[in-house]
Amino acid sequence: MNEKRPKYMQIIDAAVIVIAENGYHQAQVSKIAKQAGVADGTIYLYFKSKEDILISVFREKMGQFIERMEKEIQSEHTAEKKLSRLIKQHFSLLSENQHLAIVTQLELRQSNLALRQKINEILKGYLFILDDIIQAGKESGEFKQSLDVRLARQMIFGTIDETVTTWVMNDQKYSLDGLAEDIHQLLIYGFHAANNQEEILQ
Amino acid sequence: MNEKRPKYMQIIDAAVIVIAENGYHQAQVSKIAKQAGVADGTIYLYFKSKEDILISVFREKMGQFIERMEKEIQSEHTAEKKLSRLIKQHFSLLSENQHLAIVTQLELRQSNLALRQKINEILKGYLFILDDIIQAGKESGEFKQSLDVRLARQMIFGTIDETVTTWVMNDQKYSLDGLAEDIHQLLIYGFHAANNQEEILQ
Amino acid sequence: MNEKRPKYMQIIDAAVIVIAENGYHQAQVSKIAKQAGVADGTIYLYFKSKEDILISVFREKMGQFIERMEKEIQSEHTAEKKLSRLIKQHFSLLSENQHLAIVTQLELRQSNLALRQKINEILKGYLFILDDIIQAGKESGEFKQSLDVRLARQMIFGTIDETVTTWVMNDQKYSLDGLAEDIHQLLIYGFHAANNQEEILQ
Amino acid sequence: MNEKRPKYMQIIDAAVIVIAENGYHQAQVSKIAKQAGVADGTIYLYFKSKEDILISVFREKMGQFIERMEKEIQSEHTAEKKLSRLIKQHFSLLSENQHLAIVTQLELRQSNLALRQKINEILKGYLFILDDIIQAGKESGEFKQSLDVRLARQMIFGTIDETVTTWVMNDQKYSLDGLAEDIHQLLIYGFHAANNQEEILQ
DNA sequence: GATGAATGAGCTTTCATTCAT
DNA sequence: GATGAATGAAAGCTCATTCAT
Repeated sequence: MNEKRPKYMQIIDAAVIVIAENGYHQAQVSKIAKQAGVADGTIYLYFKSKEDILISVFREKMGQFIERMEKEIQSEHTAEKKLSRLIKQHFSLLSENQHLAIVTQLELRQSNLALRQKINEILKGYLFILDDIIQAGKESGEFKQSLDVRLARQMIFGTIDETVTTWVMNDQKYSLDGLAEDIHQLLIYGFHAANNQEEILQ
Repeated sequence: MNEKRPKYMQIIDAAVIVIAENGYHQAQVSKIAKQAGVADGTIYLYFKSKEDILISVFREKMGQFIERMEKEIQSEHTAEKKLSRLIKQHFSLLSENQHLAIVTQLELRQSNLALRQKINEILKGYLFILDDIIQAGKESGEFKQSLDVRLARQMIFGTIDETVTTWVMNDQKYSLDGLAEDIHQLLIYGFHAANNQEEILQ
Repeated sequence: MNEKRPKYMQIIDAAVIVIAENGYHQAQVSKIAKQAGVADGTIYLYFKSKEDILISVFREKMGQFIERMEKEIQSEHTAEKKLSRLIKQHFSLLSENQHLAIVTQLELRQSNLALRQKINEILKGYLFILDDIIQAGKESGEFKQSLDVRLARQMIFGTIDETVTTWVMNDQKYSLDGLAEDIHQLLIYGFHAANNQEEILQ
Repeated sequence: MNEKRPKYMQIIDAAVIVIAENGYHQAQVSKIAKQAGVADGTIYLYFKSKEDILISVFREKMGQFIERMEKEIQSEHTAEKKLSRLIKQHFSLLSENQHLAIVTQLELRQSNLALRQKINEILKGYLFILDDIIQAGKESGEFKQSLDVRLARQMIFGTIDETVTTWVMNDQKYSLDGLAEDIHQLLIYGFHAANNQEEILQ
């Protein structure tokens, strides 16, 4: 797709830059076209509508994101290490691409509910990875049996997302990567089967 | 303010209803005026601009929210119990006011960056409460000394926020209150000084 | 309506002028607004859409047209004289208002089918007058009993319309009024009961 | 032209179908190209512009129309019978080709003034036939000397055209052919020299 | 203080036409 | 001759804000 339809990715990448630099509501189609080096009308040979561009941005980037994430995680064999790797990878990928971080954490959230729901649909691919890790941890005995997968997933995703958003809103002025291990530790404690003496005490 | 300028709160409350029922982008000033039972122009006797209405909505509602939260928490005397109370209270207040939940979790997030930053400013009042609890927990020895206050706060807030947003996006169809204790447990494990044998092992 | 909502008729009249002078497809809303001396947005306080302006132009003008036509016709007491008066009046009203003639004969016919059908709906008011005259003529014995009302109506309207359109397309450079009596004569022959000897001969 | 340049007629016929089925304003060049089974660009090897296609549609079809009409009429030897034959033929040709009827009666009239004037130019070929019949009728003594050729032609054409348009707008749901003789009768009365006693009486 | 009619800037999308292959 | 990807100009409508009454 990248090779055969160079303009498609060209427009996607232009959209990321334009949205990051101008903000969601100032990202006119004509600006994206100019940034991509094509005519306004050319956009509509590759995308049905402006909304389609925005969804495609998220789909393509999140697709790559998830793909790389899955590859990284495979190399680890415990749930704990998988989770550690995932957090590091998440922070690292967004640290590398500042524009994308701004777009996903701040700008695309300004979209209307319909678009947000489509984005959420795509996000599910990421949440499934989290669910798989948690589930695997429970099955291997690493995580306690009483762990609620949905709550654990919300805690992990909520914490990561809040951390990245805070970092972006602070103009990315500190290192995100440095936080990964601490966050991992904080998250993991509550999951451990090793805490079962406390579980019993409750 | 409430007594002397009844229309002020009338407009604020109208804004919450209109935004919740129509969505952020369909919440025109004229709709808010109609819902409030005043003329369009009257809005501008009480608010500088539409943005001012929205910030005021958040400020007023979050003000009440924080006030009630602080009162609730005072009655508890350990950090852990304070946190437990806070989560329950957070869930309970939003469960009681479905319109407000929609507005704060979904609609106001569609606003532009400038407004979002002002909202974040107001949110800090809430985050300070969290910081105080965490800090108190560390000082009392309940929480481990190595606990990073900022990370802990992001974990708490991120988890709560993600949980509420998921609940709202699922049309509030399950009980939020029922989740409070489990979330509290998951969060608190990582904070405990009792886990220090693991802390040492790292 | 004219007194109470001066801007409504102001915009209608502006639309007639702009369409006549620029053509249907060059009659942008902004041009109509400028001609009417109001802001673009003001148009939308009085009309739902551009199409609504165009239909309203036709409705208002045709309304006046029909009203005056009915008044004129009442003063005559035979079907033949009513028809004569109607043709003269039709030509006279369009001769007096050259812009309106261009708009109704040429420009509004360029509209899409949906609009054309709404225009036809309004036109029915005029066609009913024709039907009434023809019917009255049959009942009074002036016109032959075998006269098909629909065909007679189509002949009258078709002839008048074709005549006016030809006149407008020739830049209104000859007198339309002068043709009325001849056309009336041509039309009326076929209707006469007096021709019944021929009717029998067929 | 038909033999040597098969694509020319292919495109003309495609245009008739596309316009009839989609309407004038939805008949994009790309749709016509697709229907004709050629590339968009190919259109421009045979036609200067979109307007040129539309004029050519009218010219080709009206050319055939006039040709067949002239042949039909030659076989009759009185003006009255020629006219009768012409009306029947007119109705019959359009009844046979429903697409063409829609295109000529409704869709092409939505074109701009410039195109309409070119169409009128072509139409003159048809109007000349009418003029010839009327003139011949006057010379043979069938029609009265006082008959105004232009008025008579407008009456004939206006009546036929209005009748066909009404029929098309009613979805061609009744037989057009059945109306021919009645219309002919209505038209012809006014032309007759036989009515001259009435002419004198006026 | 209250009203609400009037303002006018701003943007997505379509489609006839071109031209390199 | 044939293709079809690329071009880019052009316009209806909304809505926050004002201000005369």
